[in-house]
Amino acid sequence: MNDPTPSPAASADDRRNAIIEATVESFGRLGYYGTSLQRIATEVGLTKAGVLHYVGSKEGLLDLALTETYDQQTVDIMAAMVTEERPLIAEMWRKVVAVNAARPALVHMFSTLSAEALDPAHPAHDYFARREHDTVANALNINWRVPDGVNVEHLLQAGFSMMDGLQLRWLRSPGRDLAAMWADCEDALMPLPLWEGYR
Amino acid sequence: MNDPTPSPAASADDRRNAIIEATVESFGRLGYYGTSLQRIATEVGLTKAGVLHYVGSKEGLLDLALTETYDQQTVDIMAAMVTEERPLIAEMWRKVVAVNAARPALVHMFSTLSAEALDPAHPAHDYFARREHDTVANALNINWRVPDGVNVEHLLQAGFSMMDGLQLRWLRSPGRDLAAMWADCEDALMPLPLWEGYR
DNA sequence: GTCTATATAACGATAGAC
DNA sequence: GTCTATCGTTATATAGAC
Repeated sequence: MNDPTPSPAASADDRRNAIIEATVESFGRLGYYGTSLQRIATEVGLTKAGVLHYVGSKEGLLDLALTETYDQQTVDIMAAMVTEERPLIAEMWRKVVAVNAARPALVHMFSTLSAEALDPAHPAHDYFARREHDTVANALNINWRVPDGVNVEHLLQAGFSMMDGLQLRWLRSPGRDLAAMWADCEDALMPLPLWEGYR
Repeated sequence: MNDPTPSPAASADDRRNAIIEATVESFGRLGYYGTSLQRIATEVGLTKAGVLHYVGSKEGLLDLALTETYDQQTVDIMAAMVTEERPLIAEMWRKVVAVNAARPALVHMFSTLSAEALDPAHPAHDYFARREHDTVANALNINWRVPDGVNVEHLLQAGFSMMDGLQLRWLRSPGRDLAAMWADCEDALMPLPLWEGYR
């Protein structure tokens, strides 16, 4: 009530969301280096200066896309597993797959930036290094139910690696179902009858 | 003898090799979009125009690095397996790992371009799409020795995906041994005693 | 909050001298 | 085979008007 400024064309929140959406798509398709402020600006109907008003600098786009967007949607999965008594690794992975299958643009961005950020000089290098470490470390704190003789750490490393590689294949094959592709991987990684009752 | 042109600073072949080396490193660290002709030129001691004399255009750098360099070193592995009577999948993968462990710069380039080229508009998109398909298709033509009940196609998809993801982790962890990391993955993907005698 | 205008630099590519 | 010079375009970022 009694807003001192005249109504803008869109609310600041809408602008931010539009910038995020355009950024996620552009980072996925062109990477950080391949993305220009002009591209984002054109996409959301602003000028470069207009976009910079929201994000400060090009690196601000990274923060917006990774910390503020990708991370927020991902934390919950592992949090849900902690509450279970003796959870199944296969079930966690199926949950991850279900979440990612519904957000291809974010997975695309993650995959592209993840490779680009192998370079220690990349502005997102530390983010991805820390994230990779935390993913396995967090999973190792859970008392998974697995068949006798299974090395949980090796299994987690193998499974998460497989998922990263599979997502690349998924993004390259238009129309394919990530969950179905992962089901085949699960069959290979956790073969029956050894994993009967454990997946 | 009686060379009509004055001796250049380096032979044309040396120039080409230097350009290839600089290109592979730059594509790996910065991707195709992040790489500039000026960067390559500086690295090999030429001007932009000098580099263009060798490669024609920026896309020529891609050809040089992928078709002419990466591919040449990779074909032999599968060719060696075809000669065997009933080869082991695990042995093929160990050979791939041994080759890749010795060429981190090429693996880095492959990983970065592979993600960047998910975009259908990327100049290397078709190369990677075809390559991914051919890798599995070629492997499926071989009469592998596997335990009863193993689905070879699922296993190959799972294993190659795992290798792609593992290589990203390897490139992010300075000093780690790819072969050792893969050995852990093999334990998870081909667990004993089921795979006793088959790996 | 969004714009225009500008600064400064880099981009890929070509023409043409040597 | 390698250079200089240049074209036309684009890049990130800032200043300041409105």
